[in-house]
Amino acid sequence: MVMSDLTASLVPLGVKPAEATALLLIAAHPVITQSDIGRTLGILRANMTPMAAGLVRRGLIAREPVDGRSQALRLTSRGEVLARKAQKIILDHEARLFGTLSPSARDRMLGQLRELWQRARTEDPALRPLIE
Amino acid sequence: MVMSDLTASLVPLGVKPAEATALLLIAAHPVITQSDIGRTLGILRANMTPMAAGLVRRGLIAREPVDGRSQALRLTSRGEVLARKAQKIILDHEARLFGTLSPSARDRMLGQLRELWQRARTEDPALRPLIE
DNA sequence: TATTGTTATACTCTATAACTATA
DNA sequence: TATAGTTATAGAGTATAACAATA
Repeated sequence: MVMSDLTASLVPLGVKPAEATALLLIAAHPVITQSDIGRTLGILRANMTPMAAGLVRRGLIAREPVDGRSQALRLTSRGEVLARKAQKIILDHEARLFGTLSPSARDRMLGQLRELWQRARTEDPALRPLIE
Repeated sequence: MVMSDLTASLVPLGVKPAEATALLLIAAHPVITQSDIGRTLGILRANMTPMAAGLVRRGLIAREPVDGRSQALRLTSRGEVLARKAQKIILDHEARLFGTLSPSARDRMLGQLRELWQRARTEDPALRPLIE
């Protein structure tokens, strides 16, 4: 979707947009599980398993037990460095996407997209990764 | 994407969004090939083959030879009826999507989306089905 | 040489069902 | 009973490569 260009921008970091977003979520929350991330991003639990395993395998995150069945995902130092780079790339991508709009027009549009998002999150969860 | 709700709305007609859009393109152009449609919608030639075959199989379109290697796709009468219904559903969907915006806000937003689209069509062709 | 349409194939994303272990 | 995490599997959608026929 609006992602294919972002996908290319993230290739040098070796992560996909969904993975980058997951890393930002982990960075923003001291305690967050992979099920939490799945719910936030509209990714099924079953599909979070290989994603989280891949991030662990690449040394970007580690697991910390919360209770017997839940594990918090935490950034490693490598993951933290990468998350910062990813955030910059994502912000640049958004700037490029809205670059031709005047600042006030961009703010109006973002406000309208936010309204759209309010409906989308209930009516069409798949829209969320597009806007959030 | 913004499509999953539209997908559901089109179920009664037995077509998917990409198929409905293809039917509208065929309706709008007296002579159009499946490669043309693929280029317009960002669908590869190789993937247009089964789509066109499915529309033929369901009696919605027919092929007319243009030259030795090209065939124009034309709506059958059934296809024409269905295309009209699909267009209404798509317009309703857009109206619902932008329903909470004032008419002037909606016009501004559509204008801005159009700008976005100008960049998207070259930078990110996958955006086109979202906007067009 | 370039293009149309086709086949075969593969990869990614998404989806469902079923299982365990824990709460 | 409900939830976390897992596995296996299936279905779209999308992608590449290769081919024959035609321009």
